[in-house]
Amino acid sequence: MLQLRCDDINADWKERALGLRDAVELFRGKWKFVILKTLAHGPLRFKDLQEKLNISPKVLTRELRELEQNLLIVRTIRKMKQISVEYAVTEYARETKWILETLISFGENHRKKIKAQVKA
Amino acid sequence: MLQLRCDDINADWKERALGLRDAVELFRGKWKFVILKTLAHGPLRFKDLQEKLNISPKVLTRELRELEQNLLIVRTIRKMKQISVEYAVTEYARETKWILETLISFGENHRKKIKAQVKA
DNA sequence: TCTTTTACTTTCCTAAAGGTAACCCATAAT
DNA sequence: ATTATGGGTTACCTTTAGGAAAGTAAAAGA
Repeated sequence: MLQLRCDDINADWKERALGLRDAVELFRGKWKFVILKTLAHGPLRFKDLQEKLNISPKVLTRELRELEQNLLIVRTIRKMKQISVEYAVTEYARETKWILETLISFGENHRKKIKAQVKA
Repeated sequence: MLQLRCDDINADWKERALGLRDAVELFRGKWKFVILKTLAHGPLRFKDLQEKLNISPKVLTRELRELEQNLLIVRTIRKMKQISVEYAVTEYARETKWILETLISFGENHRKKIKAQVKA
């Protein structure tokens, strides 16, 4: 009985460790979170994203492909007068909302803290 | 009045963008989150961390220094019979708790989702 | 005195991340 | 016909991240 619960706890944190590892890998790099955050306000076209983020087209393409493969964004070709390609977060991506929110609020606070530290 | 509110909203998201940028930079790489998570269960010595994470000593040293400089962990030299160096999360690091939790739960779920997708 | 242990440091190397610049193709405007 | 725009791709380069292996220094144990 005691042994069983130990195993359960162990299995649990192993799963959690794997989850963390995968999440870290998925969001690794300079851009993934920033792109998700930017698209959270509404879909954008390739060019708009590129200009808003100041990211090179090569890197942007790669990041968008990876996010798409992980079901976090969708790419839709819209045949307007001029063809345009729109990127939008998926419903599934809303599950990253709290990651983004907690990261942002930590980051905002941390900036102040570090600045204060430098002054002191 | 309308202009004022617009400016406020703008300033707000600029701050948020800076926060996100800083947070991303701080936690960038393979190890920061994993180390914080591992130390969250209690302090560990250098060797223990190294073996638990399977990380090279060089990289571990670097990551620990960076976390220390950002006030997220403390390094204490304990003069036991044999000298030992202990690393522990700070009180401040508890503010990263929700980042870790949301990352982990997303990651755990995402693993299942992606596996399901591969099967389908 | 010799060996172990801990906590690193140093050197060397590979691979991933990211940037710049130039180019390509389709459509649209002039 | 020419130019501009959008959505990329390609080639090239630098920087950063990370790992392997060996070495170092201080203390403890045999």
